[in-house]
Amino acid sequence: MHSQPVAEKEAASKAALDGPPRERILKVARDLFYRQGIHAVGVDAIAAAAGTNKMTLYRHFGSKDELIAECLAAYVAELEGAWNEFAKKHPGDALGQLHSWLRYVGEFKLQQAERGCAFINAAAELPDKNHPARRVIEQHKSELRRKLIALCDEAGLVEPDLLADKMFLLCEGARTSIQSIGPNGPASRLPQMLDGLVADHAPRKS
Amino acid sequence: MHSQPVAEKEAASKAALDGPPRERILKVARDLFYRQGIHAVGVDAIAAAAGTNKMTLYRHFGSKDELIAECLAAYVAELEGAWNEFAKKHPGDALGQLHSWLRYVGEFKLQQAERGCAFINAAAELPDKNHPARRVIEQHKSELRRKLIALCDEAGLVEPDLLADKMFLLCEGARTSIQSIGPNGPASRLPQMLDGLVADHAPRKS
DNA sequence: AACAATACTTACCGGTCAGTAACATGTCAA
DNA sequence: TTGACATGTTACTGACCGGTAAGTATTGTT
Repeated sequence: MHSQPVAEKEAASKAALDGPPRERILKVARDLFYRQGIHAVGVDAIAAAAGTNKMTLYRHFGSKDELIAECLAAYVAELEGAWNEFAKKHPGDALGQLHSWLRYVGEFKLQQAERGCAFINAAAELPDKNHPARRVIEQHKSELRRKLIALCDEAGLVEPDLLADKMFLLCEGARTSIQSIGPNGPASRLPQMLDGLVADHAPRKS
Repeated sequence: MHSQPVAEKEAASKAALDGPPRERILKVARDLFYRQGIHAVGVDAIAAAAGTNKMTLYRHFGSKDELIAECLAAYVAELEGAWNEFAKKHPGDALGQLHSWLRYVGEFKLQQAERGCAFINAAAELPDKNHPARRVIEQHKSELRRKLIALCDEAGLVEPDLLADKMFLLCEGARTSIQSIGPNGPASRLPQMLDGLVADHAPRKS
């Protein structure tokens, strides 16, 4: 009868949440894992922050490890959505799609990434090669690399493989350096570097 | 009286260790933290692997957090030793020192870094900005960046700041990508990229 | 109204963790 | 021999963890 005696903080964060418990848990777990680290967040804290309880969490997720993997999979789905938007905005224009992505990671994505890349952090926290999250991480990064190579190739840029790998490493380095040095370190020059890279690999002859 | 009933594995690893307990603890803690992750390793395991016990560990280190910070500081000292060797091998030759370092990270250091960069992993595992290890991490990465910029500048390369930051990000990305994609991913091309970078920024005129 | 599915509550289990206390050794120097 | 000091041993505390048990409340459907 009486309303739940939850703290205001939780009530407020819960107010911004809706949908079935599973979605709420997933959403809040992603946020907590990213901001506080995976090991530092207990399942009780996740359930409480999601406005539910541990039992419901375990009814939807087999274990904490599987929850971790599903959180990363949700990130993957989100990023794939962004890619689809780029493809829709520049149909048949590989260079346009590439620039969209470069702007996306270089300007937008780096701003709100004080804790770096969620996948890299997860890999750092989960050394076990058999952890279910590892599959998601490895596959996501490989797929990203593959997409970049394909796009550089379609765009007719010279040495597309090498160019794509350069972009990949620069972006990875930028996101991790935000966590170690800070956002005003080398990462702040990422957009400039990426633009320079594309210019360097532009087809010269013909 | 009776020799310690340690397992053969520990006895073997202990055989390779000598010196006072403090050194042994530091050495073995660095290895365990790096390979298994910080949260995954307990102080008991560290003490046992070092052929000693928890009490002795706490007599030498105020807490696990301070031990973590000291482990990273030991890494810093080791890397500074490498830098000093480069300077000794190429006195007054900034470009030679730079190439030594590029070869060091590009060929040697990446081979045995399956778990990526110890500093980045530590940062990922320790989100608390006030953790004693954070100071070590931030200072080390900033100092590395500073050294690179100074070296590129002394070597007379064009746009030394931008070049140094490119190198920095590429190296950071390479080490982290080893953990996510693997050593046969983009990281395998790091030496090629670094050499290309230096060539691109070589002084053209005069 | 009756039912089934889902969600919530409370309490617990076994295990591990960081850190401490009290005491037992060994060792080296005076 | 004695004493000082670093180290080793055992046992403990209090907290937290992931995960489970058993029972209750809520909700939607028919």
